[in-house]
Amino acid sequence: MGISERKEKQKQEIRKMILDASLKLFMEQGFENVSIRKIADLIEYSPTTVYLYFKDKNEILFNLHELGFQKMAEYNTDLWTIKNPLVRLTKMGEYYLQFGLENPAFYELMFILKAPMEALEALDANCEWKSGDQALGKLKNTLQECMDKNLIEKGDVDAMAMAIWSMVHGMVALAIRDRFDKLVPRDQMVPMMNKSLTWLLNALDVSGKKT
Amino acid sequence: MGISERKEKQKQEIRKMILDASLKLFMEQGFENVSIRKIADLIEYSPTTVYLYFKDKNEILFNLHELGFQKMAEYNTDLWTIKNPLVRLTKMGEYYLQFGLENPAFYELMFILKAPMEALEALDANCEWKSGDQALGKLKNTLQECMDKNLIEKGDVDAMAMAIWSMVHGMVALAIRDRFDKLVPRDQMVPMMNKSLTWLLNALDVSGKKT
DNA sequence: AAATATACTTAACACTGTTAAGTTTCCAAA
DNA sequence: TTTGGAAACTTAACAGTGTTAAGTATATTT
Repeated sequence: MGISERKEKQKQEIRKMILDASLKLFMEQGFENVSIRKIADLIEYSPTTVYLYFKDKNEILFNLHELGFQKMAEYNTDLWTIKNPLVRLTKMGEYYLQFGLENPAFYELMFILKAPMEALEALDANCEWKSGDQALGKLKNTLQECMDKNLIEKGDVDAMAMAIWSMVHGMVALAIRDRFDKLVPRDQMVPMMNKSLTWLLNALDVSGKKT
Repeated sequence: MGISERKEKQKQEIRKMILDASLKLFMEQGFENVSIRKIADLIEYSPTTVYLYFKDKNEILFNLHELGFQKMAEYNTDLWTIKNPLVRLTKMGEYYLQFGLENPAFYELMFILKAPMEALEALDANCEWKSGDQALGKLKNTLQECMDKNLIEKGDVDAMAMAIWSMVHGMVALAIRDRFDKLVPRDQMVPMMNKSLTWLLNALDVSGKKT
């Protein structure tokens, strides 16, 4: 069965070509300029061929969204060398903001656009959002560690994780959708965002307070 | 000059017709299904006529976005009867979440989509985002009041406002873009969000703590 | 009544995602 | 080796999008 094996390999190669082309367009011209026809042009196939390898455009965007999570992980490589969980929490937030602002196109795909989630629903019946779930898990673990070491007040980890994630997401989302432009000058935005983050985490920190 | 006055009035009437039709489509079928042709069909004019009253689609969306802020204000009518600024702050957050979840289409227009901000940039050279600025101003005032009455620790009001707005925005945005679906059951989402909000505001509250 | 300004429409351009139907290519069995 | 059929790929089209140039009525002014 060496022959059907090679065929399968070739199929995967074209699949990769499509994704590579999509990624190229995506990086160069942003998400809104990735069209099936442009992808097809780039790999020199007809537009309909793309549909032999992907159900629809959403499925392609879902794959790019996964690449985004990989890229995000690169920002966090040195995170787990930090022993103090509260310091780590701060860095997690800072890296999140940095990733979002430096890769707005990826960020949109990962956390703003509906398309990848629609693909997920169509793809998977049980509908696990593995990437997002995993990332949130790390936040929860760090929070739990903070609580265990009495660095922050004890409470519902899920609610806390939701609050913190929402805050950093909110900042990135409002920033890249131009809602801060009219309120904060561009060059003061990142420092401001970090200040907000520090303020929140300071309010949580009970290690230096006499309760 | 009674004649040109009447003409002006008629012009404004058709402008209103377009906006009414847009709003109707928008409410019934969501933002993504508002197209120039559908608007034109509804008011029984040709699509190009719409362009005699609005520069482009973004300008129409910008007007709907303004209507969104009006609707949001309706949620906050009883807000200023609350004397305790910290309690008011909590209610502000709760109303914000409620508005966002009950009016996702408006919310997208106001805080997620790029289109209205692009219209703003094209419309106005100085580019003030009046609606957003005003809403944020109320948050800042309440925060300042909290600080003045020693209910929360003193600090940079701008950074604090940014943090809180970002958090509630983050929650609404992640919720309506289906990022919470896989992590929190739909029926537990609102309570969870309120819990997160309360947790944050509790962490801020220093009135009951011995510093 | 003729000239002009206003209001509106037709037709088109250049796109979009997607699909039905047709063609070419390639591999396996007769 | 020829034939049958599956697999890979393309052409053409559908139905839609925002937007604009050019043309046509309508109404006002000269």
